[in-house]
Amino acid sequence: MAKTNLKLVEVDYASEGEANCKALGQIFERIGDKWTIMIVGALSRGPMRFNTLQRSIPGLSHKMLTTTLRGLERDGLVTRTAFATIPPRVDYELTEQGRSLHEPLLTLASWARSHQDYIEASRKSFDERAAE
Amino acid sequence: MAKTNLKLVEVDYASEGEANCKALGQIFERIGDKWTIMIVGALSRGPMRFNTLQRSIPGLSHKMLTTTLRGLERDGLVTRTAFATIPPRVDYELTEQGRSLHEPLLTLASWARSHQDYIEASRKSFDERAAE
DNA sequence: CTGAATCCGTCGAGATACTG
DNA sequence: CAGTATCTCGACGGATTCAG
Repeated sequence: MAKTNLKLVEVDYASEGEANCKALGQIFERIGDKWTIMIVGALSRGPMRFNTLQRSIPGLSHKMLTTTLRGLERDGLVTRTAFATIPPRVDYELTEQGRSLHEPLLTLASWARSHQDYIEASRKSFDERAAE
Repeated sequence: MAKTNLKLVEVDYASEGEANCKALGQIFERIGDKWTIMIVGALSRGPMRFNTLQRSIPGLSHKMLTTTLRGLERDGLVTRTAFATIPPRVDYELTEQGRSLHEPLLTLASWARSHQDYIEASRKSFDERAAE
């Protein structure tokens, strides 16, 4: 039953010392951010301008985009390069480290995709059972 | 530069049709939940009682645990079995599908772990630069 | 022990309007 | 076009209390 490659399991999140757990939590907070995943996904195909980025992600507001981008920049996962043209133009691009995040996220996306139907069905049946 | 196994890339989150993007968002909303990751991680080692589970995850409140567990149960990722003993006892256990989630999460945790230092350093230097 | 329900403070996120 | 600032509102999370 998916015993996995045990070599990887040195990590074992949510079990180690509290300090470590807390540190990992910091990271997960960024990754878990609703938009981070989408933005990294979009940028994985190359640098993008602010507006292009926003339009490529439905439902992402102006504000949330800037906020999330700041966070990613702070974490060294994205670089921001501004051109002093007029009108202004700003390109965002994944750093080496940012690109390395893409792969794990793909794994997750792949999981999500392949379990999407199952989950939807589970929810439906659960809700029906709950509505007695 | 980590060209990845391109076989997996059929997914390409955050780029496909809006409908699909929205559906995946539903899933990410669950995964992105601050506690889901931790709980799945804890349960990956076997069934657990409510209280044991809570104590194994620092900072997790009574309420959040029940809420998150309900969600996971609804999604068919966790089963809940109650024993009519006294005092009552309830075991939570990952389903087959729930266990399958563990692997992607490990990948992510592994990434987090190996980039933890880099990110922390980036944040620090960013904050210093910002404090002019 | 498990868990539902209530109250309540806090924070996140949208909308809007304004600079460069 | 890119970004900041302010305001407001609603949702989420914690603490507490009650029930089985």
